[in-house]
Formats: sequence, structure tokens, C-alpha cells
Amino acid sequence: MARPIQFDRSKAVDRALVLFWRKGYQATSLADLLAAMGIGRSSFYAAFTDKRSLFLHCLDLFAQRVTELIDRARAEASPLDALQGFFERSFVGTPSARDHWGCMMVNSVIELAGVDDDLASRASHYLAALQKRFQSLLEEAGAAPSEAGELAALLMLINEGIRVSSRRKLPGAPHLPPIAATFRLIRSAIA
Amino acid sequence: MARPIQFDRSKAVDRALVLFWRKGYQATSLADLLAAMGIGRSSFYAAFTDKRSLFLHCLDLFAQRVTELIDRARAEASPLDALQGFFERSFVGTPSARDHWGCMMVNSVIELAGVDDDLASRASHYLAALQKRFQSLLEEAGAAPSEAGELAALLMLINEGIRVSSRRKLPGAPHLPPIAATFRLIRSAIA
DNA sequence: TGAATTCTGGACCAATCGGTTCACAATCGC
DNA sequence: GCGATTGTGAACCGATTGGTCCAGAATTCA
Repeated sequence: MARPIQFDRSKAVDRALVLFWRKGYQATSLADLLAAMGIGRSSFYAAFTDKRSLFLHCLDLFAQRVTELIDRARAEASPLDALQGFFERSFVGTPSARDHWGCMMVNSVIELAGVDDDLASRASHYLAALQKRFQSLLEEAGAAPSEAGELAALLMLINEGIRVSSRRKLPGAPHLPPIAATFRLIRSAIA
Repeated sequence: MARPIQFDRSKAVDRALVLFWRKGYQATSLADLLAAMGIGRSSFYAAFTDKRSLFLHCLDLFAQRVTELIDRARAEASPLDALQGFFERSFVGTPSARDHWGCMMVNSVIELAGVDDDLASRASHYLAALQKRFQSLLEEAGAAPSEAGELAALLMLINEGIRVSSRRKLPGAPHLPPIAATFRLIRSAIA
């Protein structure tokens, strides 16, 4: 009946995700997307409805992958180590290009607040969920709920700061000492 | 010879600054600017060259006003109180609309990195200058230079985080406890 | 008042934007 | 093979983008 194999959908989405992550929503033109995804206009609209829908999909995907990242770390380490690893891992080892892309949720909140509030608030919602995850890890580590809430709020602030900072392409790894200091504070508060 | 009084230039720039601050560079169209500034197209180009130049000017102005803000606080309080006030003042008292606009330098870094690197790196440069100001205030408060450097880096992370967070229009004032916790840490580190 | 100068509203421009349409090519069941 | 079905490239669309241009209004000097 039909043509079974078209283009590799998940690969195309990945390419789009990278573009949106790096350049944001507005600066990524349809032409950019088509070139990166290696497909034509009509295939694009047939498969993804429109640019905004695809962005939404990529944003969801990004959030999902971030939580997977934490879950995987948690499976291999203590709650606090997993948490600290989540902050430090982004900046150690082989410096990848991604290190300078920040966080797509943070980027979207900044770029789209006041421009497309639906997209911005969805990104903000995902950040709130991430903060909840921070909190539950802190509670697993023995913090009282209220204390875990406050510390999670602090960690989210640090997280947002790190993602902004990483977009600045500063030389060296200037975020590591503040991260270490923050976790010293957290560990001493919990113990 | 000429027509002496035209439109109020500084007022027009202020209006443009607010627009760029709220909506960012790309989402602010020329039509938006002209409407807000209350001037015509030709006057705009005669006075400000083009949109990008005006944005640059507004960014410079924003950075200058932020440093003035700190200087004024410093004139009336101790180094540490001035510093803490800079972080807390943005969110207490009458909640103004500005509270949700974040920081134009942070916004520009996020929006324009990878899109217009010259603009982005200028914004980043101003953030670096602000961090230096943090550091000198910490040194004034008695911190050793190396320690002041690390604490200033932490404060810049918190600062960036706060500005991101403020764009999310979260209910309440969820940033105050983390700020307080951070300054407890700083004060105990210095004392 | 009249000439000189300057500022400005609005018409105009090419380029680009995201999105639609359609004829054709490619693959399927048979 | 052949008809049916479906994915796709390319032409096309109106809207909007940032930017230019110029005729005329406004103001100053003489």
C-alpha cells in the first residue's frame, strides 16, 4: 500500500533538538531545520505538523532525557553523589560542544517568556519537576522535608546559574568550585 | 538653522530598553519599537542607525544602571549588606513588573549565544565586570582575595539563577530563602 | 517674509519568514 | 505486470521582517 520506510524519524528529531537547543526557537529557521534533518518541506509538515509542535516535542524529549540522566546516576551512586554528579558531570571530562549549549529548558524560559508564554511555562514546569527530583534525592539522603525543600530551591538556583554560565563559554571550569562549596554546605546541613 | 527640539531621545531609549529587556532582541520588531518610542521609521534610523545598534546601546545602558544600583547601595550600607541588598531588593517590597523581566545581560547571553556572538559576548563581559564588583565588595568586607574570588563566582551563579528564576513568574518569593542561606555561608566564611 | 536647514510620516523595497499545494516518484498488494 | 496508496521536491503563497527614500512640514536665521 504505502511506502514503508521514509526518513529516520528519531534521528531527524535528534537533529532538530540539537538545533533548537543551540540556537533557540526563534533563531532556528525552517530552512535550518530542513537542512539539518535532511528532509523536504512537505515531509516536515506531514510528520511534525509545524515548527512549534516540533519544538514542543523536542522540549519534552529534552526534559525526559534529563530525568533519565539523573535516574541513571542514582542507580549507581548514593543520592547525594548522584546529585553532585549531575552538576559536575556536565563540565568534566572531554569538553563537548554541548557544554556550551546550556539547558534547553532554561534557554526556553528566558527566550520565550513574554513571547510565547505557553512554551515558556511548559519549560518552567519541567524545571519545577526537576527541582522536585532534587528534593526527593535530598530526602533520600536523610534531610527533613522542609530542609530538603529549601536546599532543593538553592540547588535549582545553582542549576539555572550553571546553565547560564555555560553559555558564556568562559575559559576553564569556573563553576566547579562554587558547586563544591554548595555541596559542602548541603552535606554539613544534612549530617 | 535646524529644528532644535525633536523627540525626547532619552525617553525613547528608555522605552526601547524596556521592550528589549522584556521580549529580547529577536522578538522585538521594529514596529514594536516605533510604537513604544512614539517616533517614525525615518527618525528612528536617523537617530539610532539601526535596530542592532540601539540594542547595543540599551545593553550598555542596562549594565551601567546595574553598577549604579550597587554603588548607591554601597554608599548607604556595609559592603556585605549592600551586596545582600542587591540580591534581595529585587524581590521584596512592591512587586513590580520588572521583577519578572530578569536581567537583560543574562537574557542576552541566553538568547544570542550562537546567534549573534558579538552581542552575547558583550553581555557576558558585563556579567564578568559585575562579578568583579562582587569580589571587590567581598574583599572590602575582609575576605582574602582568593576566597573573595571563589565566593564571587558563587554569587554570580546565584545571580544568574535568580534572574532565570524570576522570569518564571513563580508564586511567592521562593528565591529569598536560598539567598539568605548563601549569605549565611558567606558571612561565616569571612568571619 | 523668504531662504535655508532639518526632522519626519508614509510609501516603498527586497529578503525572509512559516506554511500550503500539487504533480510526480516510489513502493505496496495483488 | 498494474492500480492503489503514500512520501516527497519544488513551486508557490501571503505576511512580516529590517531598511531606504523622498516629499513636505516645521523651525530657524537673515
